[in-house]
This record gives sequence, structure tokens and C-alpha cells, in this order.
Amino acid sequence: MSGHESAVARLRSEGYRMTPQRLSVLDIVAGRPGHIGADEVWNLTKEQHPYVDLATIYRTLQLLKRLGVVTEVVIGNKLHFELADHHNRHNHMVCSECDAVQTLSPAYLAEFSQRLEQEFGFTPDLDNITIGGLCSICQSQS
Amino acid sequence: MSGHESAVARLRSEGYRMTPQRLSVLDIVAGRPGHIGADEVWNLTKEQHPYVDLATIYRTLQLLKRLGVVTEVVIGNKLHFELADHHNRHNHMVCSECDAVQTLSPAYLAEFSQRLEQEFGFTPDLDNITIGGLCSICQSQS
DNA sequence: TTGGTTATCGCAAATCCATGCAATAACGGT
DNA sequence: ACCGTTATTGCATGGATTTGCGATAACCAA
Repeated sequence: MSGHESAVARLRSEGYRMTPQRLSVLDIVAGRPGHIGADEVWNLTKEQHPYVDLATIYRTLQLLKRLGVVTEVVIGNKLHFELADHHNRHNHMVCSECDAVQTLSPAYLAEFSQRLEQEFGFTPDLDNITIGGLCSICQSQS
Repeated sequence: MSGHESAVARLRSEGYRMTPQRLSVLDIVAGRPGHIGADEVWNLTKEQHPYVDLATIYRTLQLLKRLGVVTEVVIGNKLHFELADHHNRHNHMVCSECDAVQTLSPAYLAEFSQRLEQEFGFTPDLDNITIGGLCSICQSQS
């Protein structure tokens, strides 16, 4: 298992309760190398807890996102999630034509982010920003 | 009326048909100084065309967005739209806590955008990017 | 002006995600 | 180990947006 035991401790220390549903969602997202859709999290969770409701999955994923345990990627019209690895931060570029996902070092956004903060006092949620656009392949086909 | 007559010509020249519904949506978005929600576009359109369907509104707005006639702003869980004024381009920062919207010169994103294009061949859809985060007020209250 | 082609519309249903509420279960205190 | 408090769940419902499909209406050519 990778290092999401600390996330469990995080939840507890913040006053949240540790339920089997939450543990399951956390395990599933952490066990997946890349990002995973909410519906797929649901399907996998049901293998362990046949009665979990999809609403619980969504609530849990939003909670984990608020706590910085997972990050969100907008792919097409769906939300995907992945374990936030603070030693390997990255952003995502998603092609609106073919839904291809490329990762990006946060360094590309660092200066932009700092300027927003300094000049406007606005703190962008960098971890969960998805950059939409056209990948090189789709660009050349249009 | 402001300069959206050119948009009508754009549609025609691209092979799209000009329908009263589309004209109405265009007029409404163009008549609003700022951004406007899809539901509000619907309500205003119904004053002229009582039978328009909400699906038509959404399809029209997406079409106008694809053509670069309007731009999209993500506010809370809703989509807003505004007429794309190429002499006054701007991006939006939206507070995820209070939904406050601030505008931003695209100059802030210019270098970032160029690097994505040069180094990855990825063309970000700058016009429709919404930067989420916390505004200064909500930031100080947390 | 009329007619044919086909883009567009209205309608209905589907998808994805969020929310209100009563029942349940986590967890700290005894 | 039990109990009480209250966060969390499941269920049902709702909101926002998208999509499939047959009917309609724009538009071009004759």
C-alpha cells in the first residue's frame, strides 16, 4: 500500500469519522496509478460494500478533495480523481476533442499563481485546475 | 445594438442556418453587459418565443461558444455566457466559496499559454478558461 | 414561387452530480 | 462494555446539462 494511511489520520484529527465506505473509497483511489471516474469508484466500492450509495461516493470524493487528499480532473463531462501525491504534484491538460490527458509540472503555473495572489489577493486552487484545449493531434486535424 | 450582426454572418457563412431561436439567444446574450446564466437566457427567450425548449438554448449556447461568438464562465455549478468582445478580451476568476467573479487581463496567461503550445503542442482554450479559487475576503475568513 | 434536402427544433429521456431528511453507526466519555 | 451525541449514510428527489429521435422549417436551386 502506498502512503494514504496518513490521510486516515488527517480525517480523524479534523473531527471526521472513519467509516468503511470512506476507507474503501480511499483505498480504491489510492490503489489506482492514474485518475479514476466517480462511477468506477462506485462499482469497485460495491464489491466490498454492496449497499453503498452513489451519493456517498460523491460526498466522500468531495470531502477528500476539500482536505487535499485527492485531486480532481475534469475529463469531458465527467469528474475523475486521483490520490494527491505531494512529492509528485502535477496539473492536467485535457483535450476537449478526444479527452486525452497530459500532465504538467506546476512550475508552469507558479508565476501566474503568484501574480494572482499578489495583485488580487485571489488564491487559485491550483491542485484542482484542469486546463482545457486542443491536443496537438486534434489541433492538426482541424 | 452592439456588433453581433457579424456573428449572424459568421453562422451563415459556416453553413449554419439562422433561426429565430438562435437570433433571440444571440440578442439576449449581446444585450447583457455581463455574463448571464443559461436558465435566464431561456426565460428571456420565452418572452419572444414561448415554445422554445431549454435544450435548444443549451445547444445554441454551445454552438456560439464553439464559434467563438460567446464565452463561457463556470460559476458555482452553473454555466454563464457573455458576448465575446475581441476588443476587450478577459478571463475570469471565480471564488468557489462566495461565487464572486473578478476579471483578468489575458496578458496574465499569455506566457503560460505560449509555453504550453511551444513545449507540448497543446492549444489551451484561453477564452473559456475559468480560474477557480478563493477570493481575498473568503481567504481571510478561513 | 415552389419543392427537396437536411439542419434544427421540440419533446422525452438519460446522465452526472448535489441535497434534504430520517435512520444508523462512530467515537469519546463513563 | 455501554451509552449518548451527532456525523454520516441510504434513499429519494432535485437541478443542470446532454442526447436520441421523429417532426418541422431554413435555405438553395430550379
